[in-house]
Amino acid sequence: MDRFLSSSVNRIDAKGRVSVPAHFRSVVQKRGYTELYALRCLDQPAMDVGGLDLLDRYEQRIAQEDPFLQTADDMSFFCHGDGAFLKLDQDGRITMTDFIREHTGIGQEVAFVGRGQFFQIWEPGRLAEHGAKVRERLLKLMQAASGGPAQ
Amino acid sequence: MDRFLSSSVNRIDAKGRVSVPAHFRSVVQKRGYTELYALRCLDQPAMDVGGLDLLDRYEQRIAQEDPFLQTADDMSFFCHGDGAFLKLDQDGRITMTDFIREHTGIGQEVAFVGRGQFFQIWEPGRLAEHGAKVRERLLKLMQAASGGPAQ
DNA sequence: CCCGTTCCCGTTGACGCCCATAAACCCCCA
DNA sequence: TGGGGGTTTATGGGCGTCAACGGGAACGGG
Repeated sequence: MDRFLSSSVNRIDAKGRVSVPAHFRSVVQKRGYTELYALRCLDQPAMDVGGLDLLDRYEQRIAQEDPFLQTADDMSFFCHGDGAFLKLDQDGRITMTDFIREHTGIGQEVAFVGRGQFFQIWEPGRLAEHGAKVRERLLKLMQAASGGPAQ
Repeated sequence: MDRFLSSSVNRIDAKGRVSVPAHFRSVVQKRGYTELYALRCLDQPAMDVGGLDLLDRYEQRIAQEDPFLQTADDMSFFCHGDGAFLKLDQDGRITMTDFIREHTGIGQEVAFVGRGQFFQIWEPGRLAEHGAKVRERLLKLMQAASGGPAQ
């Protein structure tokens, strides 16, 4: 399996470290990532984490823009400047910096959420909240499409 | 890694010196920059810092303009005259001159922001302000493109 | 001679490396 | 099917290294 799947919550220790779930670590290794890059999500209090290929998609998009327009500058600012490297230590842990805590609201615990090609980092409470909203939206979509709740 | 990525804030000492983040220094070395060149951003209270190839980007921009128009002359004045060399001392520090402080509003602390091919220098407060605006603009862009937030 | 700059050294705190422990998990076997 | 026992994982902590930082001293130009 080479995709990031499932989710789990781990505790942060006194030094600010937290273990990346073993399953995610094996995916990281299988994909040959030598370092992890974390990006602040635009519309969620979460970080997107993956290899540097996370940037490829954005950089291709930026290349399509006129490099001297504001949009291109904004995009570059977002994907190059609003990110951080996450170094895995020898025990497979990463440290939660203020940069991450500020955006996510993470305090003592971290929720890791698989997203296929990458994974996310959340404050567990906010993740639950977000999950409820997502389910609600999907439910409404289904009801609108079929004229009633599926069963 | 040969791109300027991520961001961090460092303090300025009593002599006006500030450490360039170690990661940025290694990129500078890897790219073979013998000296750093800093330009005043046109539309932001920030400095663009990089090798002399930073000028290529602006000269390319100037080439797009009609050389008989004032715009081209203005741009040339800006990129050839409104810049400064930044000397790295033996400990990897640069000096914050009044030239930089004037344009950026930098006081006691400096935020270094990776931008891929170059990096920027900001006053931390203004950076946060700018970042918020950028995220807002990009969000609107996303919503306009897809009719709703992604995912 | 003064002032600003550069070099060099010491301090401090953050981070990476290592080891220890405890809990969870898996597999084999009775 | 219900244990053992070994293995892996999560987590805590000691310790060394290095980056960031502060300050003294040497250097050089005006």
